Amino acid sequence: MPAEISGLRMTRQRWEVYRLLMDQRDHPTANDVFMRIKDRLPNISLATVYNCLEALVQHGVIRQVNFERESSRFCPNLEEHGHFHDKRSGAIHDVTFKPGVNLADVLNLPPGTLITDIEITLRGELPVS
Amino acid sequence: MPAEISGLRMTRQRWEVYRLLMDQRDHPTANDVFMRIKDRLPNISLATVYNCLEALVQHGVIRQVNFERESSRFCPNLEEHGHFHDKRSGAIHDVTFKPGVNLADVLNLPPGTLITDIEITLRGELPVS
DNA sequence: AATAGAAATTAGAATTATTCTTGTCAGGTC
DNA sequence: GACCTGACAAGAATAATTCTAATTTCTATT
Repeated sequence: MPAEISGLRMTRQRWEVYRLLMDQRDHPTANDVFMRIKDRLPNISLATVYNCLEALVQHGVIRQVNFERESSRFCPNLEEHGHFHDKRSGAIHDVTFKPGVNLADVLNLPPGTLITDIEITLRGELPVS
Repeated sequence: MPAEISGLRMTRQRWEVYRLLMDQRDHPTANDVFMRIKDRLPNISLATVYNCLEALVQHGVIRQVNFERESSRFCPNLEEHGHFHDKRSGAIHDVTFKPGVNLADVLNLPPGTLITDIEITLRGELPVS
């Protein structure tokens, strides 16, 4: 376990939460993380899972993703990307931009607007493979 | 008051909620609507405001907009558009696409993907005018 | 216009995700 | 080893929303 990640001091709990997210990149909720992590940390509390996730988000190590008003989900992909929610399977997939695309260029915004964060969510159905 | 809008039977409550949204296009929350509408309907309940908003959303008359996990906000603008959240003022502004832009075209999606809904949220600061 | 059935409204209870509080514990420093 | 700071655990508290049950309003029919 590294001493810190992105300036965030690592603890056992933070490390395990982080590893879990990196290993299972399926956008789990805090409660999903809580249930999955019990193998390794049987005594962790849900509040601690929330605290760890918040600390990781705050330090830019993971991202928090919201769909409608559902539980927040967490995502270790730091590349600029959106999320596609497949109605058929319920799964969430990362969606990247085609090369050379800058979202700010395709929107009507007053000149000088400072964009700090962009969030794109799509809903629909992936083709049956 | 029309008998119905988009197939939704109008009632006094639904009509007043709808009018309020059309008149004050500042993306109010359900509670904002509840407080503002009391002038006209002093006996309306918050549950009814939620019911009316849900009915209007369901019938495609208004849109429900979510920012992070804040209270849902409601928007009578049915054009395809995103939302810009100005950190300075806290206000939310509609953002349209430049002409000819089709968001699906700039994203990497498997061919045959069916998109039913797109949501774009930006956060940042508008230039000081 | 009276009436029956359906739908909408109300008030308040219930739910759920998340945050807060308080006491305890661990790690690093003097 | 005492001390200080931050982290953790457990459960209470919060806030937005949904649900429930009772009442009222509509609508269609007679």
